[in-house]
Amino acid sequence: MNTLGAAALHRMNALGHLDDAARLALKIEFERPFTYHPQSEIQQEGQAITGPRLMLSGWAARVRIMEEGDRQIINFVLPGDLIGFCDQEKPLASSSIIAITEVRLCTAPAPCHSERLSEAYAMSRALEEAYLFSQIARLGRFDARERIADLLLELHDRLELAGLAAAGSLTVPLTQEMLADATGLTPVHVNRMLKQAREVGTLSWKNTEVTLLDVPETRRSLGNRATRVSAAALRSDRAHELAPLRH
Amino acid sequence: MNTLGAAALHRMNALGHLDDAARLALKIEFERPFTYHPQSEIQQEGQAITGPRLMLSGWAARVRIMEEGDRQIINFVLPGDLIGFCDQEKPLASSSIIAITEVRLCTAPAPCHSERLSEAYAMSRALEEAYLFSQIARLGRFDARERIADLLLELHDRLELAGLAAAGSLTVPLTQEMLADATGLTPVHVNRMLKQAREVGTLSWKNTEVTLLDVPETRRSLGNRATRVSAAALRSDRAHELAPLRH
DNA sequence: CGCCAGCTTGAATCTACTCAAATCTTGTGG
DNA sequence: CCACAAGATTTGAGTAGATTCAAGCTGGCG
Repeated sequence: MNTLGAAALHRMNALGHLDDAARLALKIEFERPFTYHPQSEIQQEGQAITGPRLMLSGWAARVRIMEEGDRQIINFVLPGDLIGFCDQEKPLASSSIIAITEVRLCTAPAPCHSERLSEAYAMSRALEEAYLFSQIARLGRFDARERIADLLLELHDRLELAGLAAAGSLTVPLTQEMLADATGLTPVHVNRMLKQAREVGTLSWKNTEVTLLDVPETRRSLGNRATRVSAAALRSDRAHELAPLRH
Repeated sequence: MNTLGAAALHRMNALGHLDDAARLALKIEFERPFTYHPQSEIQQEGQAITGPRLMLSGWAARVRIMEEGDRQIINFVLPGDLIGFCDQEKPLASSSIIAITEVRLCTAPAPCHSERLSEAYAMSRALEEAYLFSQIARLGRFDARERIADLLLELHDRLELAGLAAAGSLTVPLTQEMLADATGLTPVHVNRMLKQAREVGTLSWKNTEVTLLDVPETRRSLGNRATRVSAAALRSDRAHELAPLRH
């Protein structure tokens, strides 16, 4: 088993029930990974996009630089995510993507290899859009505590989809400053909120190891307002798998 | 000239330099418009998407309902915008879209009719994504005054692309409460910010007629932080049309 | 005329920010 | 192995921006 591509394979399979043709096409590309070091730019705003690529390992962030020392993290890019997917011939990137940890990615195999792969790509794009909506709702309508809790829940759910998180435990290689850049808060305030969460006993964060100590209760504390996104929720053929979203 | 489809035609042509085949395909669909009344749902979260459609006239808003009386406007849908564009077979909408004014839209002609039309669609999708990024940066890093100014500038630029705004003047059929739902503020605070903008002389807002009294100065007041998006900025073949983005 | 939705204003409160400094961590060179 | 530097986290005190609550105003319309 190719350990490097394991997470990406896990996620794509969860999104599209891959067939052998799709697995083969993916594994061929897994053998030719590219490596990016922390802080390096995987994609630069205004530069041409080379083509669709697949994250194999590591974390990256899509960022908008505002001015000297001021930036907003649009979203995080995790293992199994697609980037640079685009319908145009000569497109320019509308945002920069920066590696947070060491990142490995590969060319995303053309979807024509498999109908199943094509479906997985479509699901991936739909999910990415849904997570952008969630980020907007988070910044617009949640207070500091809620923003952090909701973001950590999203990261947990997304990592779980790639087989990288379970039972509330996940590895989050972010500094408090990066968390602040993502949640629209100041690092100082993020620190206070995390302290409070630790004291209340909802969260444990040692080095990069995060444990959400009571996931159901945390979800509940976000009310029905939780900006949850589920893969099943975006496909009518799996709608029966869903618990009712509201009421 | 079909007046109903004029704005949509203007925008699509601006995005893709339409050829005759594209114009013809569009005009055929313009003849079969659908009408939605204010407050009605054009698309409902969790419901199946029928297929891609093109806004002909009116304003709509993509919303996330949080809980009783609490909602976040994700983005606005304006004449010439595409909605329901999706790669999946049986997709479910991840958000609701609600008509703000009376809305007319039509089926979006299949892009296979024209290479130019296909390009215009791709540009439209790229722009929509870029505006989502802008909304995130706006909510995450701007204060109240800046959020309102930046949003109005975006609306101005987008309407201009559809031939519906010029020289800082635009029609904005929004209540202050809707503006609050979009900017993540309370209606009361939106009111105070608008009052201040009127007093300082940067804005005039009578009924639905808005005039940005000094567009360059307003852009400047947002610093280089302005979350600007230009159509040219997303196509390398038009990059030479751009003023430098920074510095 | 009177209703109702939307707009306007005031006063009190509170969340999150700013500024500043102390502490903890980690990696490095002597 | 320790001293030091650089980065990250933690804490305190004061402030500012936005919210809440409440009341009054305005204009369009049946």
